[in-house]
Amino acid sequence: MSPRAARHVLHVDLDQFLAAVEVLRRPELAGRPVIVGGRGDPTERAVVSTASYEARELGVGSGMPLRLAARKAPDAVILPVDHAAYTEASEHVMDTLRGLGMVVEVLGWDEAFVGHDGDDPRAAARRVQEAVLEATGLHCSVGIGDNKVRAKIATGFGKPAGTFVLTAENWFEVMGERPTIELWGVGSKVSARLRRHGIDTVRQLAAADRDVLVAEFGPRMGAWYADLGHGRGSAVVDDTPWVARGRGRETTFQRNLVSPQEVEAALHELVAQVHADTEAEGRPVFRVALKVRYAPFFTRTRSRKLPAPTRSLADLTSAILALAADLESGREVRLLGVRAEMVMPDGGDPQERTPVRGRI
DNA sequence: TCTGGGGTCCTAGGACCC
DNA sequence: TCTGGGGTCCTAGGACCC
Repeated sequence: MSPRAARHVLHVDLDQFLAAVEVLRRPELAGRPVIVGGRGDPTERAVVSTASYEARELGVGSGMPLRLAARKAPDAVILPVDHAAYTEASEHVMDTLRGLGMVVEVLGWDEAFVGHDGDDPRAAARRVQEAVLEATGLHCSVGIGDNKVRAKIATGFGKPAGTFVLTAENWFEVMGERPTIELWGVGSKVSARLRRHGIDTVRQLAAADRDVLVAEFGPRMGAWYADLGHGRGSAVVDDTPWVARGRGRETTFQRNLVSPQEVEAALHELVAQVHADTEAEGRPVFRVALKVRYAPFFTRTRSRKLPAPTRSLADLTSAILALAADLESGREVRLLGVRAEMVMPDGGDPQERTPVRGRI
């Protein structure tokens, strides 16, 4: 099918996805606070991936250290992240959506855009919810929009298990007085920079001088934010299978690493893991990146283009070790990651890409 | 409380070439 | 003597998303 503009865009978002999958296979957990994160051990350094609504009522949220979550919800069931199970459930959901004859653009494990060209998008959204529930036992919320930006933002108003319509017609009524950080693609840094220009709300962003935004954020991001204030964006739903542009591995040590020998051994291990992943992809690596997190909490990155694309573990390892040697020594390594970037796949005009495309 | 792990894309500035 | 201007490539780092 490939990319095509849709009359309506539905944004389908599974509710408390990881926790919901766990409850499905352990029905006795229904109604209890359930927390999924790390290896399921709250004494380890790890964070919450998903909390069930019952756990959220106790103040537990994603990104929170597991240790703290366990204190807030002492009776919660804490489970390890089970990638294979969520991947399988996700594929079942996406196949169900495709089975409805709709164009599906997968955004992550628990999210997708769906194109709809009929007259009744609300009915289509209900069909999606019923089909997903019947096939998988999972509930989802559906945002309905006249483009992807509005559909995505609409979903937040439909949770849990509901629907919401956000179009050019009600954009300012719904979003006008809200802070810019509620826009998809505006985070804490950008909202703070906007505030320095006297822009606090979505309506003010829409009224802002485009040239000022371009001067502040550059030609692409400036123009993107200007459009975002109006809720403008693409309505093209693209079901082209996703191809990773890079592969990386990152790990958190339960105990800080202090000696160069420990760091080197850890790098060997991570590079071997990334190498296995890139071998599975069958594409050579053309640049490597190294991210090192130091105590207390700052990150250094180094990247280098390789002399030639390679699939050799020895080449990758020596490249990473060279980057590591380039970083200052004598610091405690708190978290450590290796990122191996791979050759860009053919096609995909950068001008056509939506700037914000975080994927899992 | 003490901050995961997986990604994507954009920008600035320096190097280098003509 | 003084120092063009445009283009491309590369690296580092920032920001965001799920």
